[in-house]
Amino acid sequence: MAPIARPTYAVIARTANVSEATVSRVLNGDDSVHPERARRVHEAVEKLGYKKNRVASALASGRTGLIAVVIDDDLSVFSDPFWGTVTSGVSRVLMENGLQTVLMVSPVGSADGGVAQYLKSGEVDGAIFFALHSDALVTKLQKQGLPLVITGTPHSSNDVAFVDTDNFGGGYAATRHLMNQGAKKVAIITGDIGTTAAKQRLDGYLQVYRESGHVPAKGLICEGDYSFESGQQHAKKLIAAHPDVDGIFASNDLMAMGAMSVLQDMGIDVPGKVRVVGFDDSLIAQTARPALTTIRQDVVALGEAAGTLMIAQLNGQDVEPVILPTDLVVRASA
Amino acid sequence: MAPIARPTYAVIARTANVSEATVSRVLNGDDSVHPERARRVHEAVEKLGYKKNRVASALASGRTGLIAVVIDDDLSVFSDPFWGTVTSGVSRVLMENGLQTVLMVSPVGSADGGVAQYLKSGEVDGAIFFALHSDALVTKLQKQGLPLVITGTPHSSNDVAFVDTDNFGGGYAATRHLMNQGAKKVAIITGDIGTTAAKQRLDGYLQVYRESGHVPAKGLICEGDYSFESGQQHAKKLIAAHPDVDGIFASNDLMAMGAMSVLQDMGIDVPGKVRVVGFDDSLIAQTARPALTTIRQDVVALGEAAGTLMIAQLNGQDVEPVILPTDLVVRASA
DNA sequence: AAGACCCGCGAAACCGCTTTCACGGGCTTA
DNA sequence: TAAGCCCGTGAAAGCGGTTTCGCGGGTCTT
Repeated sequence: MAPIARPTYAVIARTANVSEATVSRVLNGDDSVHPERARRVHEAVEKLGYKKNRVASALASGRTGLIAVVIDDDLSVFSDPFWGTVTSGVSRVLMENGLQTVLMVSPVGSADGGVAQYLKSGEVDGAIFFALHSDALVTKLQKQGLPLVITGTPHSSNDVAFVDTDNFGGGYAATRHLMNQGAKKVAIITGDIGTTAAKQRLDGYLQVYRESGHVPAKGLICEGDYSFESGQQHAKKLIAAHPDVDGIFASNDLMAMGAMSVLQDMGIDVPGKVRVVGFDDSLIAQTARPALTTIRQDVVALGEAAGTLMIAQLNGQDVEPVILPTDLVVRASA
Repeated sequence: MAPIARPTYAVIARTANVSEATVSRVLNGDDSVHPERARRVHEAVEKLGYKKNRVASALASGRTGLIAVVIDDDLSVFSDPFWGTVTSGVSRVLMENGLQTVLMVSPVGSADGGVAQYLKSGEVDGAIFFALHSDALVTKLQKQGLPLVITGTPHSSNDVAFVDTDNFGGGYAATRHLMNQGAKKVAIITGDIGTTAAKQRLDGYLQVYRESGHVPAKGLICEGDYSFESGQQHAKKLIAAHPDVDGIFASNDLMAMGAMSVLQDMGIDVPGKVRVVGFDDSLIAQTARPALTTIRQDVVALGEAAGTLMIAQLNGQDVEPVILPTDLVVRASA
């Protein structure tokens, strides 16, 4: 059981021949300590291999050094590699700043479930939300002054700090690419329209149409839900209703794969007859046949941005939302 | 900044008209308190909406209520959906037991890097290791008495608690299936042979051969590294060296996909000419064309088992390793 | 030269819970 | 009935930092 006995301030103070208060000052970067005394403290710390006890520090200061990463896991969202990757980015940045990541994979639900209680009770210094479906909790926590960062654009425009991919730009680029390749009649299979990301990607798609002076024909806009099956199902409907569709932009790779599988089963050549573009540049995009043209987002950077925004807030700085650029990755499918 | 003022033991004690010591006893399940007094305490707690301050509790008791999940992130391992999924399982079980998950995605490396320091300094009550490449740190921590669980079979047979999938059984089932389907000459593309999982899957493969009375021909055993490219590369070599190969068992889906892509490019029919089986039942297995026959492991269960093992250790129970069964998922590729 | 300030520093209170210790009373034992 | 126990309980001492407060001495006014 023995977490090896570690020196305390008492020992450091004695060794450096100063008071514990001074040790605390030095170790917390209070610059009002005489350099010579500070040096002595640092020496003692070095010599004794001292490491601050976070728990004691937390109790006294009220700062726990813990940041919660909350993943609203109504379905097993976390199995989506996306979130894992974002989290690793967050974690890295936080660790570099001496903070730890507390992971909470849980149906967040109401504004006062278990997770809510935990966050409200001051046991973390801040919280980063993923895949948020309701703003109620966020609003509540924000009122309490808990530093918050949201990954993904929130619905309501509280002035919560958030980070997101440029979904609009991505949707625009995907659609524009299809058109540039010669597609005339481009359909979109959106993601769950309850997510802002799906809406923004759709907006990008619409923008291209707007610029082209046309409007997408009835039925070209299909409301999917990010699932493989949804891609299949909408592709079938599309081909039935619009046999002359020659471009499909799916709001994620998985749906793009679903669509492609249907097209191929029907003997429709991709990209010869219909071009397909996905979104995410996930593993399946790379391994697909034909390899999927898609929109890449820098997921790790997203996490890092979230972490950075959190740090900034903890330092009392004002923060602006961060929108990260996307890249069009051209492969065989379009 | 204001984590709303919460009641303390002092208040509870006053309200219930008992001492703080008694409050502590009641709240920690010490049964030596008179039922009537205990009731009063519970009432007060209820009425005041009291929630224990974990930090203070941790300082006084030495138990932080935090379990570290350490992911050795030499490459961005965490972007593998596998780990995210395991983690969600762990997290769920821990939360149900009032513990929090501290995520550390970091190159673990030596036995005394930052992570090591953190773990050694008693700031967590236990640690769960993922994707472990060296046992040095584990051994060290174990000596210090830190409860440990390893996900995946460790190399050295310290008696550390671990959970793993039945890799041997999975490898066996995959190979056996190929044979049952009529394959005569079955190759294997192993994973990074530095991992025990890869070795065990290989052992399963070998076992089938052993039972069949044959030995795999020279060159049928290819040492891959779990990457798509590695699957491609080995498939090429295989076909060149053994044009009559009619079965390939790849140690993960990604390599299986790589292999399939090469076969298809060469005009070799899958499964007509060569049957292919993967491992993991990841998303790409489902979306592949032909859909990939593979070995499914219950990844969430793996995480839950790890969490459960940790809880057991914290309760001072002796624990045995847990090996979870696999399922053969038959799809189109074999 | 005396009063007003400022600065660096230590003593001590404090954060909120846990745990040891000792006390008083009811019971058993001789 | 006296001595010995056991039990439920509260007082108080931590746990290891942080932070307030005030002191002594040097510097700056007037």
